[in-house]
Amino acid sequence: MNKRQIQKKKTRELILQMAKAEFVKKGFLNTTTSEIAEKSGIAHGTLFLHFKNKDSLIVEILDRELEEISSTIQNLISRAIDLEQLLLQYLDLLQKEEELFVVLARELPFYSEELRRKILFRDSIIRSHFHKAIELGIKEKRYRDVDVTSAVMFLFGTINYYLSLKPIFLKEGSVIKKFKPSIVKTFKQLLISD
Amino acid sequence: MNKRQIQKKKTRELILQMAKAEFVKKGFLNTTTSEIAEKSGIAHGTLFLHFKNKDSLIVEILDRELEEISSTIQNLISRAIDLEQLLLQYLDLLQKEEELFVVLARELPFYSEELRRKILFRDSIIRSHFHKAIELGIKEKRYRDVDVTSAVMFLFGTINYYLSLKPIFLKEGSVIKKFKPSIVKTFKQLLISD
DNA sequence: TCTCTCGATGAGTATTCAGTCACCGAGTTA
DNA sequence: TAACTCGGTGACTGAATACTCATCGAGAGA
Repeated sequence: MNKRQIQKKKTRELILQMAKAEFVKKGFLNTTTSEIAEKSGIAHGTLFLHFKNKDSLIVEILDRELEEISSTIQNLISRAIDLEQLLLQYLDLLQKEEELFVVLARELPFYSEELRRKILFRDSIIRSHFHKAIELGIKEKRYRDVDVTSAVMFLFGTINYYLSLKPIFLKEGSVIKKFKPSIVKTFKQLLISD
Repeated sequence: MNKRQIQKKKTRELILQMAKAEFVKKGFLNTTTSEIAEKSGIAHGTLFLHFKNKDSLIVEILDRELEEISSTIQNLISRAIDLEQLLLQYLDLLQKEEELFVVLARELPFYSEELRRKILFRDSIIRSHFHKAIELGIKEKRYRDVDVTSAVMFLFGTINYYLSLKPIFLKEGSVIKKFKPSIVKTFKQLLISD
């Protein structure tokens, strides 16, 4: 890589970093592309050399977070570690990106059909990893033979539920930390035999 | 009133009616003033003869709903009917406007500072009526001597809580109907003596 | 019936923003 | 060093949408 290529990559990374910071702080809809460019110390037009449009910015940011979550889960599945550990590790990953997900959850109804579809598709990928993990556990007789879809829906329903409550009830501290024990308990009751 | 004045009033009422229908259906932010004019069968500019701007439209719609709620509560206070009946009647009134309030609750963070202030100010008026009702009850020894502010905050906190859950958990049926019994029970425990 | 009033009209204005493009100049290559 | 490449620039465009104003014409009043 020569100087030019290094600079290009550096600029791209800087844009992603600044964009994410602004999205978390002010939301996706209330952040303009000009602001992101300004914060990144580049011209407005430069942003569109690196990203097709504003939507592809948030999609790439989301892809990076989900990539990390996905690879960790797949790692755990291949090592056949038990479900509780899988769940705890997933919650740890989620906690790191909690603020971004809260923004997405709040603004989702106002996004374009296209962007909403993309975000929900990426959400479903994570769910499918959980499906696989649970199916594997059932095959190996580690958990009860439950309706896998219901189990996954329960877990994600619970997470969405707590995220939605945050602005009203939880002024400080982490949402994830608050619900960890109860989710783990209910999830275990639902899935793990003995 | 001559023909002109009658027509003017009729047009104004029609705009308010159509605007509210659109706001409930598509949200305040996703409804354009052109659409409201079209649905009302008037020219775009005519809308601004009747209302200073788009914000004043939603403010007037809200004022009318709150006017009805306020007068009913004040009526009940003056007749010194017991608190449970007051609460039930309030919930009935609220239920009629539930859809509008759900829209406002969801979109509120995206409104202008100015509009948000106006809406929250109107909300506080309703709360003050409850304050009065509860203080009267305490003065007349009908309820226990509780912290009035806490009691009102509890009631409105509970309502906001259920409203926020609706999009996630309650696919059908009324939110208000769902939480009526538990709110009434807890509220009575908190306030009513014996 | 004639004149005037005023509610209605809709093309036009202002503003906000995402996205474009002709041009520049630093870095690369020969 | 000269020619070329390509990432960066920022004024500009286009679209969406709230809001305005010169003008019209139906109805009121003489």
